[in-house]
Amino acid sequence: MKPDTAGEILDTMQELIQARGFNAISYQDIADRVGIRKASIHYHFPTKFALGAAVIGRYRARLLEALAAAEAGGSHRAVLAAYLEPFAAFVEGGDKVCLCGALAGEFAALPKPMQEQITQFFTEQQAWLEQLLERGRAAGELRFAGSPRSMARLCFSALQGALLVRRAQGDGQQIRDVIGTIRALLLG
Amino acid sequence: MKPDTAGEILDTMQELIQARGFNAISYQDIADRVGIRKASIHYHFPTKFALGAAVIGRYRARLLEALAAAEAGGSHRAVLAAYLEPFAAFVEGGDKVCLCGALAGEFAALPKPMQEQITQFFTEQQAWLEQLLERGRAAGELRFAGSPRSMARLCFSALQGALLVRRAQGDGQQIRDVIGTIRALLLG
DNA sequence: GTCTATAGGCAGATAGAC
DNA sequence: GTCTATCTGCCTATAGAC
Repeated sequence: MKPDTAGEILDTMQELIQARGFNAISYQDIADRVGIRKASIHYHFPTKFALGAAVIGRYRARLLEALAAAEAGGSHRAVLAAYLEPFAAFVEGGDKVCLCGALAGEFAALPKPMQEQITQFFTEQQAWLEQLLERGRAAGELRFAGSPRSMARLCFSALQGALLVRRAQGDGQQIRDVIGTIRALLLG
Repeated sequence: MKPDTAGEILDTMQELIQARGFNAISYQDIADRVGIRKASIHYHFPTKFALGAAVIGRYRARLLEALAAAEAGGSHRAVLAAYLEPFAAFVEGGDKVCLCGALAGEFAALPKPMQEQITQFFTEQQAWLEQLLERGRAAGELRFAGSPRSMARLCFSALQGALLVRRAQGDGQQIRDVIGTIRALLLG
């Protein structure tokens, strides 16, 4: 019934990072939730840092897949809507933030392999959004001032920040307002 | 020459939180930098959580003062410029993020007194910005679509997010782009 | 106010039985 | 693959001398 202990460990670690950050998590916390002993975790992931890097790697891959799926949506406006929709889902999904948003706050306390994965995540996410904005404007579907890069940076930063602020305030309207304003900004 | 050990402890703790987050810091780290023994810290702050709460309290007070000072600037456009200017200074100031931005990533791992201070910080900062936008628009100096509240949330979230993303990317252009885009957005 | 010394607990990690 | 047992080290915090 649970042949995938490694997957459960990854799931648990990811949830805990998104709630508490990396450094507040112990192997004991994970073991308790998965229902194994903490020594068993080392069989699947030799160190805590290796586990952390694995979580980020899976997160990156999943979100790149999600972007690819969104691109199949059709018009650039539809792709934008598909991109923004998951952020709205955060409103109901408890008080989590983006995995890499949480880790960026602890950046200097993380080892280089984890730092590089986080950097890569931000880079590829913003590059994708920049391309969407560029093509959407060229196609006449999106309208905004300034360069696609600057606007992508604004939108991505705002979404990341909104997740953080929302959690501290417990107010889902923060995210909804930011998404709504971004939508209005780009659809002109 | 250093009559204010408590102040030095607060300074050091704040710097370390902004670099690493709260949970990656030990009393040993602080003691080494201040040049005292770690037991001495307990004389000034009984627990690590009390020290954390004190740091946030001072940060809140200082930034509220900064907002008040910015308001003396004159026109609403000048006040906006004075508000945005410190964020640009982050570009040169190493790789720090907002104190509360870092702490928000660890929110669930923090005790209630610290959580409440963080919540208050975000609330008062966004309320101030909302009022500036509202008055600036009423005075005909600022132009933007949507409600002042939604736009304040967008701008504040974007600034917080930009600090996070910038650190992970080591690219100061992230902040400059976001500030520039916000300025263009509000000065219409 | 700062120190030395230490308590008491938990961290991540390893060895080896099953 | 998961377990028990254990290691070593660091953590926050306290007690009491100076």
